[in-house]
Amino acid sequence: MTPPKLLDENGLKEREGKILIAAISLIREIGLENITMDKVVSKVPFSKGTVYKHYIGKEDLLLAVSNHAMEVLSDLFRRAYEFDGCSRERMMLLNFSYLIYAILYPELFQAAICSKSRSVIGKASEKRLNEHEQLEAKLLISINGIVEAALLDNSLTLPDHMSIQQLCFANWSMSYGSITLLSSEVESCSGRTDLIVERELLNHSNLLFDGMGWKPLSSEKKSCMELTASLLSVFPAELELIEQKGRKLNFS
Amino acid sequence: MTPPKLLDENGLKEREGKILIAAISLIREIGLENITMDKVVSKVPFSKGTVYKHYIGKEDLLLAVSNHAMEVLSDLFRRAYEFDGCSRERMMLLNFSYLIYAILYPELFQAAICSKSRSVIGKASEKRLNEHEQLEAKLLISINGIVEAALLDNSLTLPDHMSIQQLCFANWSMSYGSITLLSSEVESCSGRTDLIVERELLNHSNLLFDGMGWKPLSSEKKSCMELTASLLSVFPAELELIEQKGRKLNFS
DNA sequence: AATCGTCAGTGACGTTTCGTCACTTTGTAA
DNA sequence: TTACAAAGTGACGAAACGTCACTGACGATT
Repeated sequence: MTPPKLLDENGLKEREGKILIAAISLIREIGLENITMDKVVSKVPFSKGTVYKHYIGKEDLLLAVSNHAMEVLSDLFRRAYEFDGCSRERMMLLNFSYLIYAILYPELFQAAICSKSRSVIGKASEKRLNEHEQLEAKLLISINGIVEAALLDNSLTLPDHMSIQQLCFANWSMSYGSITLLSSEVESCSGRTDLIVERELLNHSNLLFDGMGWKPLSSEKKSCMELTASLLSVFPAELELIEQKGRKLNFS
Repeated sequence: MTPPKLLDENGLKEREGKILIAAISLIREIGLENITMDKVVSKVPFSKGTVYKHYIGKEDLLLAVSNHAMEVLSDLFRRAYEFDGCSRERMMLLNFSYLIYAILYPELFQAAICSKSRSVIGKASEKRLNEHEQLEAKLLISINGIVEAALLDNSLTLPDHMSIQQLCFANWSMSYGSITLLSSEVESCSGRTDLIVERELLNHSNLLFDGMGWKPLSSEKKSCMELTASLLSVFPAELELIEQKGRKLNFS
């Protein structure tokens, strides 16, 4: 009574990945708003039924893209975390790695944003949702690590009635807000032309860090040149790619 | 050669409003993710063709909902702006009015969030997009007003290399990030159970204001009780409604 | 080697939603 | 009363979704 196993785990994973990659490049080509399952299916050497074996629907696939985005991001975060510098500088670097990701992979960033909505979360598979939670935790590891280091060397003291988690979240939501609002502005042609996302992210980070009393305070040290240098040392390839896109980070 | 005018401007506006209201209550009933134009049409005493006369598509209607949301919000902002207190307190109040709106009108808040995506912006009508820009400006009036008052009475000095607009935006994006991330968490059951949106919004605001050097610094003055009081005085009806929803603002 | 059973893969099909347009109704002017 | 233009209607075709009855490939059994 041995059930014949015709499918190996690896092959399945690989195919799932292929579909994912196809979906991502399709988003890049025609935009997230124009994605349909039929188009994804026709981009891939499998049939509709097979695609639906892996992803229970359009939203499930979208969440998978978002999860992939978080994997990419968590790698950037890790590299910021591992940077050899003072803790405040490392956190700044981490925030900028978030920006780098948003600029370099707009299709992933967009998918990640959209995936936060009920319309997607509500229709995704359990499996995908679990993955999502795991990845969220993975992202927090780097952020947490930097804050803990800061507490250890006394460059930072926990503000009254705030936990480490709350502090991490403050930083996260600040970055999220700045980058999300400004990256959507970049595309549209609103009146806010004089807000440059990298400059504002720098400002907001500094304001927040100063508010936390995270030393060295920005009054004690100009961090702009330093940031440029550390970015170059940790993300040389990424900055190169950004320049190839005709974009240059510019804090003036 | 006088073209017979059968439709008066007012009647049109009124009908457009009726469709909008129907759409909003439909979102509240069945959720944004389940909205279809057919359902909206059947909720309304007009035909499909007529609905499409007013809104060129689903996304256009959604942006209209978002615009309506901004009108509601701008009224709350105005009331915070008009509060008789110190500037920092007023800005805090404004941030909390944003939260009140998110809690009280989740369907509007959700629509507003979704409307930021390309999928919606890209398919909306020119008219609606213009409206949107106008309303954005209207929101900024209150924020700007508070900051300018703070600069005038010297409770705030512009940080190096930051304009009024940048300062306003810092506050806006911080609030946006905190509320958006946490309100989406409220629905889902992620691990972050010990983040309470009102408490974090208070924390983040205080950190940011302190970072700006906006007096009185939170070290000089505990603002929690005061905030409760001013909220009650400016938004009594809204707080009442929130309690009726079984929710109570709680900063501990 | 022949037969059987199981399961992955397929794509045609029924369903839902969208947005349009040919036609009807309504109201004003001649 | 007639003529005519604007406003309103809803049936319809297109597009997208997701399913399911079928196919065929492969291992097990005889």
